[in-house]
Formats: sequence, structure tokens, C-alpha cells
Amino acid sequence: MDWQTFLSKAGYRLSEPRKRIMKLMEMADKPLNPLAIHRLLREQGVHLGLVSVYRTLELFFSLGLISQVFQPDGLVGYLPVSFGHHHFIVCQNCHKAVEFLGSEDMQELIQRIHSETHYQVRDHLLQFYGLCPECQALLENGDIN
Amino acid sequence: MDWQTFLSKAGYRLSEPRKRIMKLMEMADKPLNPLAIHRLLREQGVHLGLVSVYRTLELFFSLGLISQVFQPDGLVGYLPVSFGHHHFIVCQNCHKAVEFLGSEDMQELIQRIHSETHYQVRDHLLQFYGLCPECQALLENGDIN
DNA sequence: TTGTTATTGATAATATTTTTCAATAAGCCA
DNA sequence: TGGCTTATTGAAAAATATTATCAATAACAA
Repeated sequence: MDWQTFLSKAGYRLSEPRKRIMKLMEMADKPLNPLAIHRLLREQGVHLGLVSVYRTLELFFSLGLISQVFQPDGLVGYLPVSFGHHHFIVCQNCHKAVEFLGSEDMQELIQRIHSETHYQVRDHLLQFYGLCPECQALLENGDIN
Repeated sequence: MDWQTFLSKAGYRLSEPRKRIMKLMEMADKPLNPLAIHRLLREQGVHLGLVSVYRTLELFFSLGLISQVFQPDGLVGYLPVSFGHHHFIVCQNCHKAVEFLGSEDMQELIQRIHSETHYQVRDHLLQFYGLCPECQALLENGDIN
């Protein structure tokens, strides 16, 4: 089920702003925050209220259509979620992000955490940082770092 | 080497505000953000400028003395780091957090990410959410959720 | 098409973070 | 110990980010 169907079934309307915002996030392969989305849309001539961007992201997030991605510097961005997977690796240079298939062999670690801390484990956040293929090439050429 | 020695050796002064802030974070067993730190110190009669809190956290973070902890709702808090470990589990009810020993058996997953995405993996963020022992008891008594 | 109502956008209010700069105090050295 | 140098602080202001309000608009069901 695509996000548009999902949104409708959940009782929400498929408005133009919502379509624009999701489309932008799908095109951008890096996490975007509300201000960035507003600025980018404006640059391509789409004039949305910033408030709508906030509201839309909040809605999408609460429905699980997008994920929060935490940058190493503490900034938070959003990325559309291919259903079921919620793990990303983010390029430290160009910030391009891709999802990878969540490992389900986390059980052993969860066991260990439980015996170490006595916490009941219910959820987790796992993200990786590194260099995408393009930026690896740049690094080898001495163009970065 | 304790953080005070570390700070000195790095060429920074061991000021009263810095001591207060670190001590507070060490006492609190949950992630604190700048505003919370400012408010808590003020409540216990310590009158610090909010600006100093921001500056101190930035410094501590850049030196690796504290870690950022991401709450499921997107808020960021800070926790002192026991050297070498940077993985936390946060209680979803009372927000109390404890560190657990970082698993070094991440290698296999890193391998898989590399072959799936062709990203060079350099760092990662791994956090768990759950219920601490106290809140598990509350849950069983029907006092929460 | 038309009517109902969720959704938007504009404006204002609030909250958070950063900048600036004079006053203060940490730590070195005599 | 006491003075000197300079990193650090605090206050105020500026900049930035987020949330609230409400009339105007547009999505969608009938």
C-alpha cells in the first residue's frame, strides 16, 4: 500500500501541500528538516506556509510514513520509510542517506542488555555513519578531509 | 583519568559553572537538555547564565566527555560518558538511562551494510528504549500505560 | 455540482539558540 | 601568597526555530 492510499484510509485528505512535501522527501536522498523543506519548495516555485510543513511532518511521522534521522551533530531530519525498515546509513560528507535492511539478529544483544541492566527492551534506534561511494572517491583524490 | 584532569590537560579551565553542570549530569540518571540543566541548577540555588550552559555542553560534547541521547520524540539530551562506552538504554516512562557495554560483535552487520549499500561504515548510533525495573513494576500494578 | 469540514496560510506569540562585549575569576608565575 | 594574564562568564540583544489562532480555501463525499 502506498502512502497516499494509507493516508486516505486513515481518514486524512490528500492535499497538494502534502503531496509536494512527500515528493520532495522522496526525491532528496538525504534527511531534510522543516526549514530545508520549506526553502527547497520555495526555490522550485512552490509557495507553502512553513506552518504546513511542520504540521505535515508531524502527521507523517505519527503515522509512521517517515522516520527521524539523527545527524552526528545533533540535527534531526526526516526520511520516507520503506515499510518495515527503519535503519539508515548517512554519509558524513554529503549527508546522503540510504536504508538498509534491519537486522533481526539483534536478539542476542537485547538479551545481554536485559541481563546487564534489567531493563525490558522494547524498541531501538540504530543508525550508521560513513562515506557513500561518491565521497569515498573524493577522499581518495584528496578532495575532502 | 577523570574529566577534570582531562579538561585541564586539554588546556581548559576548571570553572565553577563547568563543575556544577557536570556534577548535575552525573547525579541525574536521565538525559538533560540545556534548558533543563539551567532550570534544575536554578532550583537548587545555583544561578548560571543559560548561555554558559550551552557553551559548556558544546565543549564537553566536542571533547567526548558527554554523549547525545536521542529521545523517541526527537528531543536531544546529554549524558556523561564512561570512557569507551557510548550506548544507552532509556526508560520510555521515567526517562532514566543507563549505559551498557557496547557490543563489538557489530562487525558482521557492518560487513552486510557495506555489501548492501557500498557505504564505508565509520561510526554508528545505537540506542535502546524500554522500561527500567521500577517502571516495569508500575506497569504490572497497572499504574501506567 | 454543491455542501461540509479538514486543511491551509498569514500573522502573531512563544521558545530556543547564537552573538557580542564588558566584567570576572582560574591558574600561572614571581 | 599575591598579582597578572587571559579564558570564561553573564547580561542583553539578535537571530532562529517552533507553536497557536483563526478566517479563507480546497478536498472529497453525496
